[in-house]
Amino acid sequence: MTKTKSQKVYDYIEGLVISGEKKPGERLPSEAKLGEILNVSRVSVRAGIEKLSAIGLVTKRKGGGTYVNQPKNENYLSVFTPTLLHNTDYLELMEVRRALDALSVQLCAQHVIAGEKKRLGRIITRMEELEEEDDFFELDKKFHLLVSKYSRNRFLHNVHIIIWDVLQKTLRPKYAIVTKDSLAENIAHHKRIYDAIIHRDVDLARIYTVHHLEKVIDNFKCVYNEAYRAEKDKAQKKGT
Amino acid sequence: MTKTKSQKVYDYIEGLVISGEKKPGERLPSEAKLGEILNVSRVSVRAGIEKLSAIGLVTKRKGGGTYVNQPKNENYLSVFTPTLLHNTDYLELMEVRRALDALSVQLCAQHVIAGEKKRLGRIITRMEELEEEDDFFELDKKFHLLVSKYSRNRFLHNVHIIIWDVLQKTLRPKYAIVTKDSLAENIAHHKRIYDAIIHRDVDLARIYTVHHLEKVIDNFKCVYNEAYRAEKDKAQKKGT
DNA sequence: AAGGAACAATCTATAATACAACTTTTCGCA
DNA sequence: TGCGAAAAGTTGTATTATAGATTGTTCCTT
Repeated sequence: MTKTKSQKVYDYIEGLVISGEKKPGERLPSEAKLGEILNVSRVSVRAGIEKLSAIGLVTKRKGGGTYVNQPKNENYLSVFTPTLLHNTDYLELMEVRRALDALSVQLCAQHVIAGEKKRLGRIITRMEELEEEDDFFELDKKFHLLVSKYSRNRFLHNVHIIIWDVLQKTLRPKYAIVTKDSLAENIAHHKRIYDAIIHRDVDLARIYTVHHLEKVIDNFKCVYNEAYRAEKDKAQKKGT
Repeated sequence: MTKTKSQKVYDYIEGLVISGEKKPGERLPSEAKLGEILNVSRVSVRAGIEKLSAIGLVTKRKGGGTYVNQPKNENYLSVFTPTLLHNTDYLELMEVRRALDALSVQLCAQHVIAGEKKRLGRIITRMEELEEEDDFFELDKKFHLLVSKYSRNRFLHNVHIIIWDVLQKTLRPKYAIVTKDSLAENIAHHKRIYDAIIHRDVDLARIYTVHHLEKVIDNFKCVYNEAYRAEKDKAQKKGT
């Protein structure tokens, strides 16, 4: 038997959710009943449910039952522990970002409505009136996540949330250094991306975004050149 | 007591890893010993470890013990799959795929080496000699995941793994219907993408890939047109 | 002495049972 | 009808037992 019984339980419940048979907020059968259904002991049922609970698909209430979770990002972002983020390569991440931001800004420019334009505008204003170390990272993050949200593509937005979460936990300490000399230029980039979105100029928005990210990547390469090479060599050697 | 015993176990082990007391690759104390240390039963120990295993911090080996995982992306990114399952629309997913496959095929064409070309070639051959329902989905998946792997961008590859996991779990049953009439064309697409990769023609590989995915999307829209519209309307209304 | 095969110890996987703690439902009483 | 207490249902934990897998050791063969 290649599949453990707890995995059988895991797959079964996951299947219930995927198929829509059990929707967010609904209660699952009790552990005893699941055991009968799948012909396994309660121990195995609990093991499977424990996993699903760990990744945030279900919530257990002592004495109350087990419920399918609402699909909220907070539910699963919590599983990120700092220890798990060592191995992420910044340049690989940014390469993916370049592709995905290009897409999201296009979709955003197509679908954005008046209220959303305003909200983006407020962020740009705050960027331009930035005081001292007024947490440019937060504004940067907020701007790009809003753009991806306004793309109306939920999957795209979720991936962006993951990316920024990883960025926040890996890059944050170094962020000030990376953006130090190019902050003004960086803000100007956001400004013209914003303008292109406002005017629904899809192509221009994409071009400016790709250019923006390439500048950020270049800048990072300059600052972290030696450190990066050393890291990359090590990873390369390890991978073979 | 607000904290369950299994949570106590969870926190204890997480603490061991974060503090560096237990490093990646090392074995944890056995379940029985952990029970003694924390003064809880083995059931509670197992529940806690089960969770840690679900989020990819540790790996259990039956008969062998429990080990701290290497901190790799693929270990924890899979956590997102269930959540992405919830509110993911096929067309949204494919929109993202179009962007990411374009990137991965470019990188693949740049970096691919002889042995990898061969492996891709074997898949193409199997596609062309396809017998009956010889699981085209598996070949399709394998081809694209290899391309993303050969892109040498681990993060990109990980996101692709998630995407295909979601596709497998949501689209698989309908896959035969979607590809029925266009199977030959679909295979031809893969063939010419493969040829472009072989000749390291980065631009052509990208163009063919984007074209391929747009065809797939179009085809899906035709087949599932009515069903899709209904779903979309419902989601729209729900979202407001 | 080196290599390998059998054996013992260790450990996780699963099961069955029991009880505690908590929640939800039901039902009787005012 | 409304309220509260009992009852039923459900998860959390503990105990005990067995099966199955891995690891480590011993001892035999060459």
